[in-house]
Amino acid sequence: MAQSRSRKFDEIAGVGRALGHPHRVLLLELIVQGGRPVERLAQLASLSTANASQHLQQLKRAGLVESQRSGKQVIYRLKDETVLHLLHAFQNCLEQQRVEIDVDRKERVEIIFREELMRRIRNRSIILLDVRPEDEFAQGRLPGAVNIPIEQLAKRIRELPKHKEVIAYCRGSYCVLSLEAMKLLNATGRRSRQFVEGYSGWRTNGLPIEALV
Amino acid sequence: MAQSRSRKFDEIAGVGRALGHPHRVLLLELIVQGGRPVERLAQLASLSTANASQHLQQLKRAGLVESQRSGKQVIYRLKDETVLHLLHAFQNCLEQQRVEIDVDRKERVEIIFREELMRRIRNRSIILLDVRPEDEFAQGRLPGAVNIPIEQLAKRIRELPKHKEVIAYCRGSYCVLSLEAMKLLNATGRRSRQFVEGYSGWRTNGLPIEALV
DNA sequence: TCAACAGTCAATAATTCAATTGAATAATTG
DNA sequence: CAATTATTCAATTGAATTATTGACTGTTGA
Repeated sequence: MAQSRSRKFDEIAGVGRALGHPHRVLLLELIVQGGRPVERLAQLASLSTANASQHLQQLKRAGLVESQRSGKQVIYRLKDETVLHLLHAFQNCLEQQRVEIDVDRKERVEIIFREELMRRIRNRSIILLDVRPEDEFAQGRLPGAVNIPIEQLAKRIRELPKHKEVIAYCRGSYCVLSLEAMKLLNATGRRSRQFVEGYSGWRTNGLPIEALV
Repeated sequence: MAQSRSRKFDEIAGVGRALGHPHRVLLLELIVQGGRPVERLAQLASLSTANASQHLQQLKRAGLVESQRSGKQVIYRLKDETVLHLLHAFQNCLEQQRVEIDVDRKERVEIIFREELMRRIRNRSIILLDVRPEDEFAQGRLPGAVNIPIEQLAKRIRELPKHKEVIAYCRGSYCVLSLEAMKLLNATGRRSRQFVEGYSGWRTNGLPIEALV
């Protein structure tokens, strides 16, 4: 019994350790956006392929991701939904820690909550703007979202109607792309709010997504 | 911006790393049962005081616990409720991983779900049995629970009425004390079920507890 | 079949971490 | 104020992790 207890602690510690290196957290967050081959993940994380491969294998050993060969590539994807919840729990923990510091950020931009957003997606009474890179958008997105990656937004902002409210989102609450977008939108006189939880928060809540085209 | 993203990953990794050693996970689980001074925690975890102190400081640095001097002792307690959620997320993750292996355990004992348990606590139509050690019971327990630590249960089982259903619980889903209890209860012909989530699951859901006497 | 490509493996050197020891600090007691 | 108790700090040792390198395995397509 004592043995079985301590095995539990070892197992939890094993998962903790897997999340105990920033590169692995980053890789995991990238995988949340959609399964991808090692080389692409390495690129996105600015790691050598070998290094990324090894980190990915650690995530796999911890049971957080799984891999599957497809042609000459190996695709890594999330093992299951509980991993999303785990990541979310980490983020909540950290957010709690900086309630005061966050006042800046939280109070300066207007935000929209999930319930209202769901209603207004159905109504089509808003423009839903996804500012993540194209490939992440292609992997999956909120229903009806339009994609203008943040680097292109300044140039392409005229594509967005001036008198409809814009809701911007990006990867999730840890991601600041949509905050950048808010600045641009507000600067052009558009009414805009941020959906803080982003793509990963949407998925975490089991809500429907669109993928491919 | 890239900088701010990577700080997020560092922070998450910092928390992950704090949970990356079995002793720290154990200490944290002990603290969930109630705040305690260093020496007691060290004892319970079978660590030297100095070693426990250092692990506790790491948990503190990661923002998972806080400490407060009280006389000549220093009491460590959980920082906030989000830490409970985090621990819970870890456990869910691991449970998911061994759905097949768990079939044994899950299907052999009868369980009761939170909603029914809440109703029947109000009704007083069950005996709610807490089999954790006395000190943990004293720190906090489900409303109306009676405490018979597992080591004493065989001797004291006659204290429990024979014709009322007994619900046994212990620390949480990772803890097997209540499974031991079920065996004893069933062996004496008592009808019994297990409340799997236990004390920590109850707290995680923000439900009311009793403390002290 | 052979070259190329995508990923993994094995060996290494640098860094970081864990547990132990004994000394230092802080609050309490006589 | 000295002695005691509870905790922390600092220094050491041995063990574990990390990133890098280059060799190695499969898979595809010429």
